[in-house]
Amino acid sequence: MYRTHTCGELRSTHIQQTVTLAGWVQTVRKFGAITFVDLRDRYGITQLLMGEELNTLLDQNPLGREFVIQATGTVSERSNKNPNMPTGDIEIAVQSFTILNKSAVPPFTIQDDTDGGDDLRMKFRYLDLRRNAIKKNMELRYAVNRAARNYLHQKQFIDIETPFLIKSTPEGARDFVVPSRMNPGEFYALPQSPQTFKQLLMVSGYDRYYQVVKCFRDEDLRADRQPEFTQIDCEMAFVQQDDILDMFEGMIKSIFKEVRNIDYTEPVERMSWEDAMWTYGIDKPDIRFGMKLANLNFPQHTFPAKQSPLGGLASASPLWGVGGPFDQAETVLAIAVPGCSEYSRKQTDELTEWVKRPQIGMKGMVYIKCNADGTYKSTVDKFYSHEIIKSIADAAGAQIGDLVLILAGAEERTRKAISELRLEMGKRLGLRKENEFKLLWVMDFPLFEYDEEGNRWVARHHPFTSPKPSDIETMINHDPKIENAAEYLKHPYANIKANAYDMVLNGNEIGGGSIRIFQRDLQEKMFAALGMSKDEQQHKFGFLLGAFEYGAPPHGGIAFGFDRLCAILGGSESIRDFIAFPKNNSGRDVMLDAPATIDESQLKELQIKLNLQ
RNA sequence: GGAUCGGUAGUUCAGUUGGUUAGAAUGCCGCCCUGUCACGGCGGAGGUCGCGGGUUCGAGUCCCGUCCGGUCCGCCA
Repeated sequence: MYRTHTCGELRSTHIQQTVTLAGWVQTVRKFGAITFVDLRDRYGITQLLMGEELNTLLDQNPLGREFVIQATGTVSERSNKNPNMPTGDIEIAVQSFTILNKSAVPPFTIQDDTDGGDDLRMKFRYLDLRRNAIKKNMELRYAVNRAARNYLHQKQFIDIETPFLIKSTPEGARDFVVPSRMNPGEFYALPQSPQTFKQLLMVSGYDRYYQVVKCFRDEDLRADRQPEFTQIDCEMAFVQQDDILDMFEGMIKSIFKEVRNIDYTEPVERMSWEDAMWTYGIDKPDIRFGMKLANLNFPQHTFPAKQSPLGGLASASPLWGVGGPFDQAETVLAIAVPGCSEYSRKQTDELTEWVKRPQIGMKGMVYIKCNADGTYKSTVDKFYSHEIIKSIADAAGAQIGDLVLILAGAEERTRKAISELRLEMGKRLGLRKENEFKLLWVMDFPLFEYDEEGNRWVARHHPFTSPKPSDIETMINHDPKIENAAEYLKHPYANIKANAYDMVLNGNEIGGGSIRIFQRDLQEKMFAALGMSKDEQQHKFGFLLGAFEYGAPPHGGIAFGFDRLCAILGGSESIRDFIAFPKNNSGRDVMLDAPATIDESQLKELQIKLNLQ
């Protein structure tokens, strides 16, 4: 036996016991004739006291950082206690120690505040994982996993594994492909999600399924996007949308409780996609703070009824025709930033530069200061009367002391920009509190999106999502063909809403799902709307269409982005520190140096010839 | 596919208008120190300034290319 206790458990109640500890040398502090060694393992740090009698042994076996040692001694009360560490009341008066393994000097310090940069930490990830900060993330990840499983198990869900080697269906994200040696010239694809399998399981009668499962998408990475990532994938039969929303806000609340001890008792707000777009300019709003958008395309103050929030505004605005920055602007949007009317010229200039960055891409920014004396000071004073300036401020809901920020330009870009600006101002004003968690369901997404390149409809969620019952008629009765690409919004399909829902946490999409199509004829209609011929449908999804003929129950489900959920609960922007061995920005594992070339013999076996450009 | 920021000691970074021998902190090595816990003190070693080319009397610094890394746009049903 290498150890009797861990480095995190000994307290003053253990004093006088003889113990053996094993772990890594965190630091060595030589102090004259005595030497202090901090010994670390997964559970904590315990101080070892090496007295004078061990000096010969120490001279013969000098200790360095990250050496693995075993030490036996007596638990003793410290003369100088350290209240900053859990084991700070005691130390081990060492009688003997053994070096189990030496260590090279690590390239960065194994501390909470490491001196190592990201690149180096990834290359030596096995050392990085020793750090408390990363270890805590791994533990949090396991806690989230456990909480989800406990909840789902309690609700009669069963975990069924689905295959990783499946068939490529180039709809949506790019597939990772795997060559088949036994079937030369043929390839498996790795699943982007177990979508069709879980639907087949519903057909098979496993009416509550879940899986904490790896998914693979061959697309470019981001701080919160990895090519392989984990989902909590769930599906239920005999349910309607409300059943699913109730079930899974229950799950998230249960995770909050287990992982962060948060009692999230209030019901989760449910907002239509249109409302989200109108009010916040984005389909995943952070509702921890207000600062709602005002549309300044007079005289409506809002978009015309029935028009899609992304559709722009056709009619001319009274803000036009004065030579000002709003002339010919498709959209003019404003937010009222509370309490910022005293911003200096330097501060407003800095904000203007902020929106002009290429990532935001605006040409400029207009502001109105709502001064304490009731007057207004704006960048467009020379273009508009006091009354118009006031009505703009009023439309934005500005109070005295607020700063109204206005962006104008093309519909989609402006909307995205003001939404980013809103988040930025919320962040600067401390309104996005780290320890506040606010959930939101966004529902009633459009079923279709228009793909300009292909001049066709694509499924916004995925092709198995059912339309709202009231829209099924529209879908069946209209030809999906788009005659005039510029006016695709006028096509009836543009208004068809889906039985789909996203769960949003503090401005992050953490989960999304839908009620699925479960009748063969509607599924065929859907495939046809996406431009798939009968043959293609049969070739790609014949198995699913076939299954729908044998008693498919109504069903629906949801999938949560597990890595992202962990990152948010851990208070981090990046998911990489919540994945033990993540890929870098270019999809590389810098520790393994993967991907890599393979041997000529392997290629030959697969009958694959490279044709590198 | 595109934009942008970065690459200087083991590590994290500084390096002025292009000008003598490229610095700091930390880590590492040696010596001293019996209560440290970010120990302290003294001393020392450590650099192809990512790589290639160009401009110049002279390049860490300017220009071009390239590689690597970060962030973002496109993309991510």
